[in-house]
Amino acid sequence: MLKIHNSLTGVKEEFKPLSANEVRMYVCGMTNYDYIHVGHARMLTVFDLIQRYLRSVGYAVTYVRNVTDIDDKIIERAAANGENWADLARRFTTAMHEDCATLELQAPDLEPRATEYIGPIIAMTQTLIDKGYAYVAGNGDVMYSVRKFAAYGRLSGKKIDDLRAGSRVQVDDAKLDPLDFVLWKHAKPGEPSWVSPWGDGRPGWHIECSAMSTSLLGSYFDIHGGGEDLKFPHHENEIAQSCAACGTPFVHMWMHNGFVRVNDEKMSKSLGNFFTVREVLKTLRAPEVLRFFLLSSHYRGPINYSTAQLAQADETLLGLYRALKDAGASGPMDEQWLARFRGAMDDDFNTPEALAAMQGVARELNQAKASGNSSKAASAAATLRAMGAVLGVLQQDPDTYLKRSVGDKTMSDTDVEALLAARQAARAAKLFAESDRIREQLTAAGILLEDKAGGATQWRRA
RNA sequence: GGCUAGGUGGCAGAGUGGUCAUGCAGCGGCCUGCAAAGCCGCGUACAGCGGUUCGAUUCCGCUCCUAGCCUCCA
Repeated sequence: MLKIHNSLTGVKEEFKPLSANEVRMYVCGMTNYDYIHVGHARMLTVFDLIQRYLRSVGYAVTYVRNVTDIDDKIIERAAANGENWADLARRFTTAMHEDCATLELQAPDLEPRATEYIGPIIAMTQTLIDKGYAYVAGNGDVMYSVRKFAAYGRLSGKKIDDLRAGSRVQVDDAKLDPLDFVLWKHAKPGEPSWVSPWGDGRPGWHIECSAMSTSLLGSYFDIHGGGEDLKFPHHENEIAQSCAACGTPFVHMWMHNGFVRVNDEKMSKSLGNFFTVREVLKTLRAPEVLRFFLLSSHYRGPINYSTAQLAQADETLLGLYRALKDAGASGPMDEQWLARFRGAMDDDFNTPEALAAMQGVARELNQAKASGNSSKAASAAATLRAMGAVLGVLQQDPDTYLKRSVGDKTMSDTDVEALLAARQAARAAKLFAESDRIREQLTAAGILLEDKAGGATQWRRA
C-alpha cells in the first residue's frame, strides 16, 4: 500500500487514484532565464523518481511538467542581454533539456509552455471575473480577490489576517486588498503582449499553472508537486483560481520537495550561493553521482550540498558497482529484500531506507562472491539492478563505470594495461620491490589495483 | 511578529514506545607476498528540562537552537 505525505492535510495518506489505475500528475517546472542549479535538479529528480515509481508499480501515469517562458525575470534578463525575450527563454529551455538528459531524467509526457496557453489563460481569467472572483483594477491589471475565496490559506496554513499583518507586499492602490494577486498584467511599453478583453497584456504567473494543468489533466487531478517555496503563494493561488473557476476540487494530493542548502542556507539565485548542474557535473565521475546524492536523503527534508557529501555519494556508488562487477545478473530475485525495498518506497518514497535495502543486497552479493556461490551472486546482482532501475541508478556496465575518472584521465587505458603486464611479470618472478614500484606509479596516476585470486589484477580509477 | 518543518553516534542519514537502520570514517580479525577490495566482529546517538508509562530517542508540555515561508524563487 502506497502512502504519500499530502501537504494539504499534513499527514501521510493512502494513495488512491481518482480514476482507477491512472495517475494524473502536474509539477511546476522551471522559469528558464538561466542555467538550472542543484536546487532545481533536486526538484526535477524527486518528481522523476516519483513518476518512475508510480509506473513501476503499475499505474498509467500522465506526468505534466510545465515551462514558464514568459515572466518578469525573462523580460529583465533579455533586456539586460539585449536579446529577444523569446529567444532567451528558448535558449535556456534547450539548456535545461540538455541537463535533464545528462541526468537521465525521463521526459515528462507533456511539457506545456505558458505562451502556448494564452487562450485558456484568458478564458479562465474571464470566468473568474464572471463569477465575481476577479476584477479589473484601476491600472488595467486583472486581479484575483482573495477575500472571495473562503478556503484561502488552507494549503499553507496561513490565515488571511496574519498575512495582512505581516505583509511585506506594498499596498498598491490598484488592489482592493494587499493580498490580491494579478491574473493578467496590462502591457507596459516595449513589453511582449497578447490581445485580451482587458487590453494588451500578459498572464500573471499563478494563472499559467492553473490553466495548463486543468487544460491537460482536467479540473481535478491526483498529484500536484513543486518546491516547498511554491506552497505560498503560488500553489495557494492556484487552488483559489482553479477551484473558483472550475467549481470542483483541484488537486487530490499536494507534494513538496525540500530545499538544497549550502552551509545551512537555502541554495538560491538571490543569495548567490548556487551551483549550476553544469559546473557540478564537471567535477563528478558521472551524472549518476549527483542523482545518488539527491536520493540519499528523504525528498521532504533539507539536504546540504557540499563536495564532501558528493564525494561520499561517489564512494558509496563505487562500492555498489564493485559488488555488481563480475557477478552477472540473472536468476530469481530475492523477494525478501525486494519486499523491504518496496516497503520503503511505499512509505512516502523513503529513498534512504530503499538505499539501505540495496546495501543489504550488496552485502549478500559480496558474501556469495566470496564463497564462490556464483548463482546466488548473479541472483543478488539481478535484484540489485532491479532496485537500481526503479531509482534510476546502477544501470551502467560496472567495469566501464569503475574505469571512469573524476575529471580528466591522467593515464590512458593502454598505458595502464602495459604497466600492469610489466608488474605481472615482476610478481611472477617474485620481484616484489619492482611490482610495488609499478603499483605506486599507477597509484600516483590515480589507478587503483586489486589482485584477484588466481593471479589476475583488476584496476579502476580513483 | 505570524505560520511550518527540524534538532539522532566523528560525518551523512533512516526509523521505532522495550530486539538491527544503512553508508563513510575508526578499531580488531580473516584473506593477501604486501596491498586493495571483500567478509566477520567492535565501539560511539537520539538538543535540554519536566511529564505520561512497568519502560521513551520515539507520546505530551516547556526552554534553547536551526532552517523555510509570510516578496520573485524548485
